[in-house]
Amino acid sequence: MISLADRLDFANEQKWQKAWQDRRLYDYDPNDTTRPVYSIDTPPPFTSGDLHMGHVLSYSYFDFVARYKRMNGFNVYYPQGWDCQGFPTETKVEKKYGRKPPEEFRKLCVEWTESCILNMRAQMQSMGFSADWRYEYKTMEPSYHKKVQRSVLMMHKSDQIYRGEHPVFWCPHCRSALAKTDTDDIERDTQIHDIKFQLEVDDVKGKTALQHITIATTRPELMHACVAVLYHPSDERYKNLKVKHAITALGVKVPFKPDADVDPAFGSGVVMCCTFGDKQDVVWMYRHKLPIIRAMDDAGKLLNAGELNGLKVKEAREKLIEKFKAEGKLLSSKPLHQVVKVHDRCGNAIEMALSWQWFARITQNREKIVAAARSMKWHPSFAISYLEDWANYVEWDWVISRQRVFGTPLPFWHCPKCDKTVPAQEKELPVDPPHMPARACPTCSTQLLPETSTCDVWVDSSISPLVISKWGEDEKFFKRTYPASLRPQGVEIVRTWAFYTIYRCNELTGKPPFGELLLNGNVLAPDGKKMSKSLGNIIAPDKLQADYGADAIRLWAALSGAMAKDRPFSYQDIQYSKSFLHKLLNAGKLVQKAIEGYVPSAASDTAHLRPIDRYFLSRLNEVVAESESAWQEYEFHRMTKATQEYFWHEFCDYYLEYVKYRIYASETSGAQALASKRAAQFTLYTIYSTVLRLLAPITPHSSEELWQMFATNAQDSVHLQIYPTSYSKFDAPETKPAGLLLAKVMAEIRQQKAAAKKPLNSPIARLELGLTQDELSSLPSIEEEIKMAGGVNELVANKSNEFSVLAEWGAA
RNA sequence: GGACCCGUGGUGGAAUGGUUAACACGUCUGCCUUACACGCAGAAGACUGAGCGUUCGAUUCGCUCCGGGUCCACCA
Repeated sequence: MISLADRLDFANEQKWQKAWQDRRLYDYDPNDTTRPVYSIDTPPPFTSGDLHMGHVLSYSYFDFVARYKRMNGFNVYYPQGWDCQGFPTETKVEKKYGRKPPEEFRKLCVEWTESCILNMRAQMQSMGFSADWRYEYKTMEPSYHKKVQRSVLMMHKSDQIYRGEHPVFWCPHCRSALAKTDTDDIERDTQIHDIKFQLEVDDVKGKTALQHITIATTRPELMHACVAVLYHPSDERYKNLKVKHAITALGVKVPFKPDADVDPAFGSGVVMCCTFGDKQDVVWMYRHKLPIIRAMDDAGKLLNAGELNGLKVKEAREKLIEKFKAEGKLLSSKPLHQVVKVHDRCGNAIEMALSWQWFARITQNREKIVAAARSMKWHPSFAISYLEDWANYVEWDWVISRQRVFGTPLPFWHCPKCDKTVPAQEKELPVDPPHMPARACPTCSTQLLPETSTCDVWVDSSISPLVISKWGEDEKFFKRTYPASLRPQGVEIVRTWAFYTIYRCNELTGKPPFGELLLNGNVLAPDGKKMSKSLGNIIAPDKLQADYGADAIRLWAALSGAMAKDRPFSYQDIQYSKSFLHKLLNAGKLVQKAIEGYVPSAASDTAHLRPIDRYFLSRLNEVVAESESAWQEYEFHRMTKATQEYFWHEFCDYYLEYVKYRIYASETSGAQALASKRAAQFTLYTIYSTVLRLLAPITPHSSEELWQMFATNAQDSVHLQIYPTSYSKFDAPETKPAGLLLAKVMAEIRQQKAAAKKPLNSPIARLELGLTQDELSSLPSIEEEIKMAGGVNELVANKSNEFSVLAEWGAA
């Protein structure tokens, strides 16, 4: 007999993880054409160095699915990748090593990232996640760059990607473009100035008249870049006026237009639109197709501002205010509390600056993207609304270029003379234009300028379904694994990862990238707030694992309620999970002892099943059916809950007590008792082994450890078994009244023993039951259980309208 | 400000257009019953955020309000 572990602890989990790896249980077989393929486009986590609870939750979810599908006969393809590039890594590396030349810096970034991966991979493995590591990918690898660059070239060829001049967040201090994530919002006090403009209006006589108008601004120094004056379309003051144009305080004629984004209640209700004060100005610029005036240079010094050229913002503002005051154009100045964006690293205010960037055409593809998204199944269904809202809202195209070092180089050259863009050849990929020999323009032979920008990290990650399916590399592999069967991911990146992936993969292959999406929410701290370093409420998975084990954490994840909802981490829930596993182990010990030497033989054993056996098998069948429907909708908590309730509070609390007397029967007990024993053994065996299989995807280590009592050889594994399906032969609805009555009587017996402060095994001399006619007819089939499990010597039943149980203890 | 999600016993959280609204943790009372005291048996504890409406009937459907959360936007 194989002895079970004394405890289901960390050491056992590691033992099994190693065993599964050695036995290659997670291997996808690309040559197997008999089993259907199930491919999972797993999220590549950003290589920060540590997994957090959000990772643990979401990775548990799709590991459940992967294991479940394997047990259902699928050829599961479950690769795991890493999202390596981006600003946070650059920041960390720069902090550690200081500024370095680009090539050396890149090397340090790679080194740092590799060390992060080493740790995170070990964490994933220790959670029992069943990825096939032979297909691991890293977005910083040349092979990955090659695919990204190929996708970019193809989209450039189909005119989905273009180069254009566009305002971006710019730090004049660091002279660098920034992503929104590189910015912080700070509050500060400033002045808002009312300044006199003029309107040229057609009056009633058809003549042109001048009319004063007041605009309010906090940025008068940008007035030289003012390209329009805007008012709200319902503004009574202007909606019926025939305005030719507005004239700024600098005497420049600009259009006067209605726009719903103008707040009629703020300031003077009229706003000057400059290129550029803030993001709203950019929105207006595109919406009204306004010309662009470059307001300042890279260092934040004014341009195109006449006598103010070369001045810094602050100096220019002071000078201009003086000038307007002198000219009588400054009507008033009031204090204003405002929020401004600053660069998170240097703390300086950010400007919008015009620069040449690369873009992808998402605005003209809204409908197409939404249609592709709708062709997939979303769990839960409301999550698709995040994507639809975003698609409808997006104002301008996706800026895919970043001025960074640690990223995928954009594979382009540019001719300074004829303005031609020259893409790299597909056969030379991957390329790094700035570090390659000079090349000449095919049209004018001028030496081309290499593109120095890198790709936005979402450009990398938005082709993950193509990368894992060996797109453009292995057609056979691709056909089997693309589209991915499942895309699991966090709800917070629907607008980025899901959106960009659907857009790009659909453009590149003509096929939507996934069959189904499974959305998960975030894990909050026990206090209900977001986990954050500053609040000091972070729960580290490592620590949790040392205290509770991977299976308890996985069980907690499975029970963590509905999809795509945030939920606080709860120690009481994980404590329950741990207790359950303990129960599973102890019941396993009893079952193992009970079935010692038993060889299953359904035919002969089922013939001697007692009604109570059939009742519990029937209940098992109901649980299996519940599990089947729950898996269809990825409702892990429903499936797990049903199994746990049945196992603990029906099977353990009742059935095990009912059958103890039968399994204690020995050779001398007679043929009938032995037949009954074998029927009990059959039932114990069936129920317990089924529960282990039901739970195997959720608690792989514990299930495997306990499965060993049924193992026929050293290679046997619960994960190689077929997942339980309902078995109509076990249905026995006719046993239900007896099963319920027995539980009711036993509960009453226990209650009376408790009330009398007697141990549960204390004997009852005489038990008198008051039962209805229906109950009386069920009684004979369970009389034996009442007597044996209740310790009842003499059992008497009378007909009664009211259920009653009277226990007489007899002489002590 | 916009979109979406949520508001159920002390805590965390299921479920349902209709008899006493799961379950877990915690609390209280017993019980060391040869699998388990990380256990067993009991018990207490909820007018299901507030108000309207639909309905024979709502905690479940609709509206309004209050409160919480997430994402997005944010003010010239």
